[in-house]
Amino acid sequence: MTKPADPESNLSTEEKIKRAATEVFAQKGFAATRTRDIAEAAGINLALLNYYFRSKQKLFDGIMLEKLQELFGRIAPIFTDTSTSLEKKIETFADSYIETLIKNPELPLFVLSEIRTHPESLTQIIQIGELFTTSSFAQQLKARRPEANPLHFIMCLLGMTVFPFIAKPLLKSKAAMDDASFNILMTERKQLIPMWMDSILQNPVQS
Amino acid sequence: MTKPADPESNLSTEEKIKRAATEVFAQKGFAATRTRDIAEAAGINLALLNYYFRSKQKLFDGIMLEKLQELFGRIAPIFTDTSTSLEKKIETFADSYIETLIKNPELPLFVLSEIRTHPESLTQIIQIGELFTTSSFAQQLKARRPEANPLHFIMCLLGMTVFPFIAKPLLKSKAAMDDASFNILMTERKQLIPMWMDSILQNPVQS
DNA sequence: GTCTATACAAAGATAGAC
DNA sequence: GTCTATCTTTGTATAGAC
Repeated sequence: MTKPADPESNLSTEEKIKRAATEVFAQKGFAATRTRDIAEAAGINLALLNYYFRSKQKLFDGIMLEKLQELFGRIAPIFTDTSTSLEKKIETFADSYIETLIKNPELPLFVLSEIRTHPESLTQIIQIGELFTTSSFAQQLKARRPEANPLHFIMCLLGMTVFPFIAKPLLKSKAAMDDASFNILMTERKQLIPMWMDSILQNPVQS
Repeated sequence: MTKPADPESNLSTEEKIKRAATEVFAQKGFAATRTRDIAEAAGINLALLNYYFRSKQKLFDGIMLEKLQELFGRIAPIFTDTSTSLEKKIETFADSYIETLIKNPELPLFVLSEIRTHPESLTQIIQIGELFTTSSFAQQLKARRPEANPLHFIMCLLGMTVFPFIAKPLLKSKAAMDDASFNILMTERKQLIPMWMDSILQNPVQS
């Protein structure tokens, strides 16, 4: 009685706005979303949105920060862990990251799109650069294949893992792919990508 | 005298508007660009923009179609060519596509971003689905590795090739990467990607 | 074809009552 | 805290002179 069943109604107004905004922003991008739409989706008045968050920009910034953390927060601990092998890192990454992306398939394209048009969104966020250049993962790659820039292999791993999710709108509309079969394919990749990375990282036969 | 040296001044007004629009749209996306900005960038009056193109939307549609053709028109002939081997296709693709992307690095993220928020942009364009499922390339992949969905390998190839360009804003801002060294890396990948794809496509040792 | 001036609509933000 | 009503700005599009 005091706690109604409807989970939405329990949320604070601030939280309701934030959730509605997250959804609308993800769907239309920052520029195309109207604060009025957010207010409507949240079931509240437009004025209230400006009461809680000072402006559309401030509301967006908060959400963007959360998304960035969802997207990169998961990579960092895996890549910097000095106690795991190269192979183990790749395996853990593929498994856990694909799992995350299946649950949030629109995340990468949303974040990258907004970074493109507002590079300052990145100012907030952490040391991503380190992951690419000085992390334990980068060092192990350099040790394994000293002749090549470790970035090459990182781009392979990320590309093979993330790209399908970025291209998903294309697949859905042009290859008649539905969510279920897409997810099956992605799940298969949890095993496939580590195998493929192994092949790639194999030192070529001495010639 | 009759042909001034400045290449810009030679262009028709229509063409000047189109070029300016291409640039501004690519930078800010459809929703965030103002027709006034385009007019200013083109060095003409706002009214003139509406004289040549009936609306912002129509102007955008024309540009988007061009971009889609730039992006996919190059893949189609390579993937559908029945006279070339699997290896040759991969080699040709990597070489020619990376070349294109170095000249238009913002192309993939721009197109994919706009597709995300306006899936109807794709309605115009050709049979991309075929490339993924029934093209000569897909058939050759299926013949080589019958146990796996050919899409897996296509996603690998596209991911390894295109993803770095999509992630470029990130690399520039977070890995302190400038255009010159980025392009060097990409050029290296023209040779590396075919090698890697060969490794991936190698049938695993019988176990 | 090109301009100036302006109409018209939409969107972000605020004032003030309750 | 929440609403209604309104201000201000910005953006698309058009009218009409040259």
